[in-house]
Amino acid sequence: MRAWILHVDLDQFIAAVEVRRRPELRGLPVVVGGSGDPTARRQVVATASYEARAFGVHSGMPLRMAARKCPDAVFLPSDPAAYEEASAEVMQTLREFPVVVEVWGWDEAFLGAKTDDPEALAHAIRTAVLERTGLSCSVGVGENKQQAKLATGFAKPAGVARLTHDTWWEIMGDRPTEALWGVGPRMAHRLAELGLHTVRQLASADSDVLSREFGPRMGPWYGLLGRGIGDTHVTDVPWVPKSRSHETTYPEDVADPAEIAERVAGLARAVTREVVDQGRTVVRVAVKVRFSSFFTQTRISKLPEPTREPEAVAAAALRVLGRFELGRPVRLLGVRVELDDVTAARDGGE
DNA sequence: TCTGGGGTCCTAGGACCC
DNA sequence: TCTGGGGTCCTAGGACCC
Repeated sequence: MRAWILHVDLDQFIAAVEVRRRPELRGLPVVVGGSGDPTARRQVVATASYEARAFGVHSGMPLRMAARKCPDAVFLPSDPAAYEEASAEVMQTLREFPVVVEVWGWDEAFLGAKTDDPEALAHAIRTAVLERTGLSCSVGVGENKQQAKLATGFAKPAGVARLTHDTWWEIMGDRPTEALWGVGPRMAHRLAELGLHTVRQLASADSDVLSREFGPRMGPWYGLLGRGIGDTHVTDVPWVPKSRSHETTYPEDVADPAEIAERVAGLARAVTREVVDQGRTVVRVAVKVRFSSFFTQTRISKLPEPTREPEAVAAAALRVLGRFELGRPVRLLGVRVELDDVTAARDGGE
């Protein structure tokens, strides 16, 4: 039996959960995002159903634009608790197979499996998830996480696909570098400036050139990505977050410094309470400000000592805020707290 | 139609110490 | 008096992902 990695990805997860509890929405264009008000400013689409996508609606698009493109769509508010619960059902179903399940967010998981027929396993998983939860997923099969993840893209929707070293060049060789998992538009552009347009060209690029251009870690890593190499380790040990943040874009700009300070302190208290409830301790606090011009800055500071006191974190956040050149209207304020490391969390949290 | 929220990781550069 | 490196810590910003 051989080791395989499977990547399971729910199809249109958020929209599918909404349709599951409101069957009358099936087949209709559904757009989920923000407060669900298509006339609201500064809100964007979280997910659009396939029917809504046919009108050109996609995630990240302003809700008001979605409303123009597809006025008859059903607009719904985002309901994180419902997605959390549906996700847990899916993950539980996956754990009933003889596989190691590594959860990657609400709607994704990597599975480590030993089998001679990974496609049969993938189809069995698809069937079980659909029967048990009513949700459709796609499954990619690979020899590492990158291959499995990319295979899922070829499997969508509601299918199974395999991508291995044997088929890597045939399937990926002539695709643009941006098709790789970890190469975004910016990096694709920089690679193109070096004459590296396709996966094959990136794979055969000189490692020294990549290192010089992109740094000692990232450079060689891009070369490996191009050759279809990726992480082969799958673990079911739960992920321990390293930070937690809250940020808010206000429907109207905020200009009053006292109000800005009050909101930053409030965000700091809220985020601190949440991590303390999970037994964690705050070691650094960062403040993010986005001005009405969309110019965005972050300032961060290490605390004098680690703390679990919301007021101490709020006071530190206000000191950090004092390092900004305010006096201009802002559209977004955010606070992020960085947390103690895993061992410290274990010592303090149990 | 102006551009969300929540994360992770990497790099560069300055400060400081030896 | 001038010049040298290495190592570590810290912060700001960029890029990517869902």
